[in-house]
Amino acid sequence: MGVTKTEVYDEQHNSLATQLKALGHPARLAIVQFLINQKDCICNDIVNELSLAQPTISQHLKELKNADIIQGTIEGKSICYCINPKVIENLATFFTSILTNLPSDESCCS
Amino acid sequence: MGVTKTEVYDEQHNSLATQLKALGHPARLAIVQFLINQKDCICNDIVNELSLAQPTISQHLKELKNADIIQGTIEGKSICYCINPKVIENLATFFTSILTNLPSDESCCS
DNA sequence: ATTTAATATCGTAATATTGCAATATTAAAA
DNA sequence: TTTTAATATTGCAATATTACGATATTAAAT
Repeated sequence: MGVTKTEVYDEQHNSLATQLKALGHPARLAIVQFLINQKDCICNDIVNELSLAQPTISQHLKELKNADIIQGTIEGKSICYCINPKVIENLATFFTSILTNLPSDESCCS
Repeated sequence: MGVTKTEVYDEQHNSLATQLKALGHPARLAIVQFLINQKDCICNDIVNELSLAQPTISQHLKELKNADIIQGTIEGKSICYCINPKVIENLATFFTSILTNLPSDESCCS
C-alpha cells in the first residue's frame, strides 16, 4: 500500500505525527535552526547555507509551512519566514509530559 | 532521487531527524503512548489495541527500536518493550531550547 | 514430541518522499 | 519596459515507506 491509515488513530496522534514528520528531516531541522539564529530570514540565504538546490529548499519550506511549523510573509521580492512558537511549545510540552509520566525506576527492561 | 543527502548536514541534525522521523507516524506515536500507559508491555497487546495487522506493528516496533526510542527484552514467549528515557529527554531539551531562543516579540512575521 | 502463542521476517503492491533541471512567477531596479 | 533577483511550480527519476498475507522462528504448555 504505502498509505498511512490515519482514520485508525485519534486526531491528537495524527496532528502530532504530522509535525514530527515535518521535522524528521535533517534539511528541515537545519532550516529551523537557521531561522532561530537569524530571526530575520529569507529563503535565498538558506540556499547559500545548505548544499541543496533552490527548488529543493523551496519544497522543504513548503512542507514546514504545511505542518504549520513556520509562517512566511511576503516582503517585496523576498519572503520572511519565521517559526510558529505555538507548535514548538506544543512539542516541548508533549515530550516533557512523556518524561514526567515515565516510571523513574527502570521498570521492566533492565 | 528519493534519498536524503545526509552527508550535507551535521551529525546532530541527522540523529535528531532520525528520532523525529521515527515518531512522525501516528501508529508509532500510539505505540509510544501505549507503552507509557502500560509500563509493562508486550507486542500482542498493541495488536489488539490498534487496528493494524501484526506484521505491520512488528515493523513499526522495529523502527522505533532502530531509532533507539524503545528497548526490548525477551521475556519467555513474549517481549517486553519500554521507552528509552534518554532520547525523550534529548527531544524535550531540544524543543525547550528552541522555545527559549525564540524572540519574545513577534519579530518579522507579524 | 506436538501443539499453541507471541513475535519476526519475506515478498510484494501501492503510495510517498527526495532531489533537481527547466520553467514560471513576481516585484523591485535600471 | 527590460532586466534582474528571489522564490515557486512542474515534471520526472530514484528511492523509501506503509501495509499485509504467507511463512518462519521461538519458547512455553500439553
